[in-house]
Amino acid sequence: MRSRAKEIASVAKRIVDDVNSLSPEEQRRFLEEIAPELLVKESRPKEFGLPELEGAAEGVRMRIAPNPSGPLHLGHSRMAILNDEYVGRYGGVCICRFEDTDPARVDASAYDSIPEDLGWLGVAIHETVVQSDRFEDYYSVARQLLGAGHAYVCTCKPGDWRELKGSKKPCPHREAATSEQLSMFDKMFDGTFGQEEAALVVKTDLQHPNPALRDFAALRIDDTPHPRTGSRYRVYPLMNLSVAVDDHALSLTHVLRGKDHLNNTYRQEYIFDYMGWSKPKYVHYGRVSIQDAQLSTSRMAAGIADGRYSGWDDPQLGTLAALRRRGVMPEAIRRYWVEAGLKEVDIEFSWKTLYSFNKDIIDDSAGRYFFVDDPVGFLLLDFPDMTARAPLHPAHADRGSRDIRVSSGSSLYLSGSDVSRGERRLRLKDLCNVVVEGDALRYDGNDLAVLKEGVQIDHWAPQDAVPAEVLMPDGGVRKGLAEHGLSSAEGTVVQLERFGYARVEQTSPAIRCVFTHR
RNA sequence: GCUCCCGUAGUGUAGUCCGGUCAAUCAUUCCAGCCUUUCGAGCUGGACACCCGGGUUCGAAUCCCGGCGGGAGCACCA
Repeated sequence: MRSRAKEIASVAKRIVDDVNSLSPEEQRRFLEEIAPELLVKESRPKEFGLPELEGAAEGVRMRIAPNPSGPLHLGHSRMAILNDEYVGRYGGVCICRFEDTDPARVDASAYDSIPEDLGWLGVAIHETVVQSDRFEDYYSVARQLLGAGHAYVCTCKPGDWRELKGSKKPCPHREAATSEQLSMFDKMFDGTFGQEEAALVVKTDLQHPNPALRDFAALRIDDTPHPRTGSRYRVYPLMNLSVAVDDHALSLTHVLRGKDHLNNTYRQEYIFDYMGWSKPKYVHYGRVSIQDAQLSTSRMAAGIADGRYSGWDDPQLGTLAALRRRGVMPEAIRRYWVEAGLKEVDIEFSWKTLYSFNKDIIDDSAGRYFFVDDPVGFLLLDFPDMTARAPLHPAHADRGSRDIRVSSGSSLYLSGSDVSRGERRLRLKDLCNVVVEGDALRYDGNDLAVLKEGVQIDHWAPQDAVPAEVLMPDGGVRKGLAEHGLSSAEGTVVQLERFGYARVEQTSPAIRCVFTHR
């Protein structure tokens, strides 16, 4: 219909003109006769969260299809979460399918790290399939396509073949007889051809106006040893063959994928049609651009190799391992992607929004501690012996307090950035008021009314504070002093007051935290 | 060059299919006020959007046409 829009428009205009020549009353009367249901306006219930999936009422079978070339990162988490959300909503099965059909792009450790990452995300995997176990299935379908005249073995140079395609011309092998095709196909396996000397190509329509949809390669020869199958196989499927075969074999009902795969979907549909298979429903969502994050597997690997990054969980990286290490909760990531939905528009990722969601989750359980960055020591003058009773959490008095003893003649530390403000009077949080006298602090009572006069509150660290460092997402390290109590918070996410949230990763021999966000 | 997809506040989203209840939702962000102990916390309030131009209509975010803008694909990667 779309291609005949102009015709339709003129027909429609004629009809509309007819209808518009009637008065509103006549129109209504006429409509009551032919289609009274249209007079009743449907009320549309307001939808929350993800939109419904068409045809999902009976349950769904969906898949997450990672390429095992490295650990999962923030970008990958979107499809994992969305699939999991739908499987959870409608009931059904979520399959993890490793798409390892390019031997050069397989990192064996990813077969373990990806399920770990998915587990941490809270994504339930019911079945696992590895494509490199399934070569014979791909060969079998390829042979059927060949036998039915829907494919050919092409021995052109790839560039030549591409050029012919571009000008809508068949290559010399396209129309060869089926028997010849099948014997050429056998030769792909027996060593007759080297890499790029022969490929199986699926026929579509060489006259297709969309150049991306004219004949596509489906099987190729590659002598790179595969981490799982070694050199047992040298004929590898390209994604459009293996994905189509497996989506059918796994009886998927719905496929969620990025819209960069839109043309691949169309290509795969040719295979479904040729084989007489019924297709899953496809949903294409837009691209996400994630600023300020290193997500390129190859660049991350290079950075790890040259020491710029400490590993896949370096806080500078956008991997799930790094986010986990920093104290970002999987629930925050889930909420983010659910709110982003799966529209076809391209979107820009917002760290601020993710951090805000994460804060909602961690704030209630995060114990409060003093951490003084870039510490500057001050002598205490005229201090009575006193004990700061700083609440572990201001909203939960029942969790108790950090009791820190301070006495005259001892010293304490303020953060360099606070000192540089040059205030004369300060309130030490949860302790008392002071007057700054050079490199000393003189006790100035404990009346909270000074806050009304605009006196600032600073956090501090006592004389017996312990060294601590915080690894920052920009690769920096903030060194400072923390109150003793932080040593007992290992493994938890805390709020370093006025500094930000951080995960306490290690407390011995020294305290090391990884910064979460402000 | 060819093909396809998509344009609602800074960001994400609801509404678009089926025109009116939309001077447009919610979240985040930003700003202000409140709060006698942190906060970037909480509460209250505020700011900011229908890409542009025509058309149809009593009425257009919504339908039509034309622009403009953004993205993707045209791999023997996925």
